[in-house]
Amino acid sequence: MSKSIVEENLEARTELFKALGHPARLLILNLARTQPRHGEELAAILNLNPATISHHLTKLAEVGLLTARKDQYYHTYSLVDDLLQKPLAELVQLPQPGLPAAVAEDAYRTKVLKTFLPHGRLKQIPAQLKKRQIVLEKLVEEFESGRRYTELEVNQVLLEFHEDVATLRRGLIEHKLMQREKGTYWRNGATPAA
Amino acid sequence: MSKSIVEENLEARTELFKALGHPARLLILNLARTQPRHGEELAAILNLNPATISHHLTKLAEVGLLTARKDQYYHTYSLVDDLLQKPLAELVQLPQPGLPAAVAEDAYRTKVLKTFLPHGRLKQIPAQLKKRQIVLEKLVEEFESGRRYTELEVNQVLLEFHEDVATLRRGLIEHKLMQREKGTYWRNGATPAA
DNA sequence: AATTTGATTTGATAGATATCAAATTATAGC
DNA sequence: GCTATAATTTGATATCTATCAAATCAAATT
Repeated sequence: MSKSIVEENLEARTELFKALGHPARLLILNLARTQPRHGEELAAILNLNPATISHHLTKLAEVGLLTARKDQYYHTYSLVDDLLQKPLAELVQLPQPGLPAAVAEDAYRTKVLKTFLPHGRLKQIPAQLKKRQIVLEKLVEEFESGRRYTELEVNQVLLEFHEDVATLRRGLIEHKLMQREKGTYWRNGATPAA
Repeated sequence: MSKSIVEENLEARTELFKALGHPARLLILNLARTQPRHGEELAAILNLNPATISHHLTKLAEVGLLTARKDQYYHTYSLVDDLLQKPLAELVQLPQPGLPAAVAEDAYRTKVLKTFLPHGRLKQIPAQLKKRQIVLEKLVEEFESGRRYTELEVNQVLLEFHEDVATLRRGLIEHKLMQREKGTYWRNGATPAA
């Protein structure tokens, strides 16, 4: 019924690791490993105020590393092995749609395009590879797949974006976005008939 | 040369989990999983200031979850699989002498004994099981192993600690610290000759 | 050399967390 | 019922951490 933590979201995982990120709590887990423990005992061992111990125990129980059981006066806390068996990677790795890779890429792409193509016109040809790649990928979309273009036609399209059409044209070839043969050009991917 | 984190101390483990206990850093690790990333890119994706990203990347690198590599303008960070393969339990569990179990027990025992046996005399017989156990374990040390005692002898020893010798005597039997047969008593463990 | 770009460092500040004392609650023994 | 004991909750406070702006650094392009 209760969802396993590995199915849950970013926040739940963050809380799990935050719970583990305190020396007193790591010691508590180690003490609970040999036998169930109660608060007063832990307070004496770790030399901490019972209120503080209670605070730590609550956090550890919230994320499912401990369970509490009532016993006489005492609340006895024992280790829950569930999470502890899992490899760290499994706890770190977010579920597929938790962070859509495509969307993530987009954030950076968008920023680059906004910088260099703010209003449909190329302000400057990026000097850096990664950025030039992104801009050229955008420009190549202006060409139809599976169709041949003369150099003049290519220039006309590119002129819409920047005056230095020669550099752009060369860029499209170098970045393997278009191909050239005998003075005609076409988008990489579907090779058009001669 | 560099010690694996599982060989290291409490503080190192705390830092590891603290590094994991932040949503931005978990996202960074997930992004680095598919491909190495650089700061500017992450800043755009996570919508955070480059200085903040740098801060997070430093923490992740410090605990060995990421490595940095220079590449053109960029510092590219990639995932280190080492720690991620380990089960959580292995990272939580402290090395044997990290927390001597005996010493740990002692802290609580000492506190209880200090309360009930402050100056070698039993102020009160503890009502609670756990505490009565601890006190009686202390008292039974007054008896030699492998020797029989008459009830009178037992009473004489116990009288040093508290006037209600009958309750103490019964306690020692109930808590399985001593045994009785035909009016003679002996410490549990080594059964003396009849 | 001067400029650009990404990364880091340095303060400064807001926000989160740990800690304890005191008050409150829950349970067991008298 | 009252008392004693362990646990928890509630403030209050001190410490730690995340965040960003500004300054600095390092690498690469002009």
